Amino acid sequence: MNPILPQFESVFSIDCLIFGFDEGELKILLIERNEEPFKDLWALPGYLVGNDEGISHAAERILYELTGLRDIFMDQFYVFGEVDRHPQGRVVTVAYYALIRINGIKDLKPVTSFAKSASWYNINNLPEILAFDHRSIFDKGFEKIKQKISYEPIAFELLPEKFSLTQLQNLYEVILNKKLDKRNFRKKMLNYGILKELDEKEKGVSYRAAKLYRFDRRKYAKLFKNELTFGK
Amino acid sequence: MNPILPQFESVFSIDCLIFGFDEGELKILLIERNEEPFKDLWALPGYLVGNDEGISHAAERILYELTGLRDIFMDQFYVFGEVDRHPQGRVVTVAYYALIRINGIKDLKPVTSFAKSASWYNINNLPEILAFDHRSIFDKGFEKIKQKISYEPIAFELLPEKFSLTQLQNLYEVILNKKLDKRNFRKKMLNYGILKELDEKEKGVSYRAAKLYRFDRRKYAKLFKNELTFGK
DNA sequence: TCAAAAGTGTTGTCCGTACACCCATGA
DNA sequence: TCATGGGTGTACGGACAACACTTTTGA
Repeated sequence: MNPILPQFESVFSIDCLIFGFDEGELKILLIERNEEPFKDLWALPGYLVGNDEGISHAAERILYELTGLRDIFMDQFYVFGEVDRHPQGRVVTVAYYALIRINGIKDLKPVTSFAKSASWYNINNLPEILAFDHRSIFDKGFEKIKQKISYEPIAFELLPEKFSLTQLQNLYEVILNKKLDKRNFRKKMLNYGILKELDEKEKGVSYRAAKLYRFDRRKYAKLFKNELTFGK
Repeated sequence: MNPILPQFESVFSIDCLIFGFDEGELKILLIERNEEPFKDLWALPGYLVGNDEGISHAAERILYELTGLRDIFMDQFYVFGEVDRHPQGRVVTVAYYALIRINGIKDLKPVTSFAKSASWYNINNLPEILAFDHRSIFDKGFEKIKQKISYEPIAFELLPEKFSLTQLQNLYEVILNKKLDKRNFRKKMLNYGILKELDEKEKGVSYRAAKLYRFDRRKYAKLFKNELTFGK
């Protein structure tokens, strides 16, 4: 199959950091392993990649099988390739993060044979030990998201289509891990001109209902990405 | 050797974008292939990685063998893993960039059997066709560098230990591909307080000699990385 | 003395920040 | 009517952008 240099054969895999935002909490999706090594421990969803599958395709497939979602914002962020990271042999893994709207998911299907269940964990309350080097993968990926949210409009991938400014601000606060000033936050966001105000309001709340907004991709595309900084 | 799932065996490699700055030009190092596929074409320096070698180690090794340099600023920036990117089989490649001081190199040694020569190319004047998907790798990597130079002090990795402000500004201009205002650039750079003014001046120039500076890593470390933006 | 690049300040504008109160709503 | 979060404006300071002339040096 590989006419090049057969003595250099390695296994590689994809691992996915799947972020979701729900009820003011930022969460990631973990699976509970049903196989050695690290049986019964929680791990990032991932899978070995076959010879005949592109890595981005593999990442999308894993996400789809687990959540039923397609066309999701996702990107690779790092490769973990130390020799001893997998106890059973050399496995290089390409780490991806994905940002999804939790409320768009009907149910989780941990279809891989490796997993007995899947569940959302608040990022501040992860299991103490994760399988393999998945804790380092999480740390590195979360760091990337933190940086990215300051200059790209990725927050909108995590929110429902229609959201209030308070929701948006909460998300920034959770990711950046600091309080932001309400007035300044709103002024800045609205000034960008990338939010479309809707004729709709929150429903079912026992206080003054907030206006809802939608992210306006067309207007955003007109601006140079690098000219904006979010959430400072 | 690999007890996991032998049907999933793949080959992976490292490819390096090695940047250097010399006489006002930003350059990368290419090798001329001496083997099929793509014999006689220019390519990024790279190599297959063995089962028993970590990927970061492999990247450092390749750079050392080619340039004789160690302890170089380098980082991975993307994985190219499409199935058909290598005509002879599935090869996933991890792309690294490295920033080096050209004038610290005695001579290039294209020690790999794949290469018959190595040479520096101005990034605006690369060979029209590069081997494999190396043109895409270059494009992606150069984009990263561009972004990175705006919020991390990577420019100093490309300059000699002692440099003038004009040299520094030229480097920013070449990477960002735009003219910067001399007074504003100097004011901003000096304000950061991360440059140490030396008691030395340029030599051998037929005009007023410029003061030389050194990057002060200690002072830089005291500031939060993310608080600075360079070259805007 | 000429050519070539070094070096130097001021002003206006915009953006970020700090800060506190009234409003609308449902229970 | 109360509790809860929604929604709003102003004033200050710092950073960025625009802009042109004098100085130094070696040839």
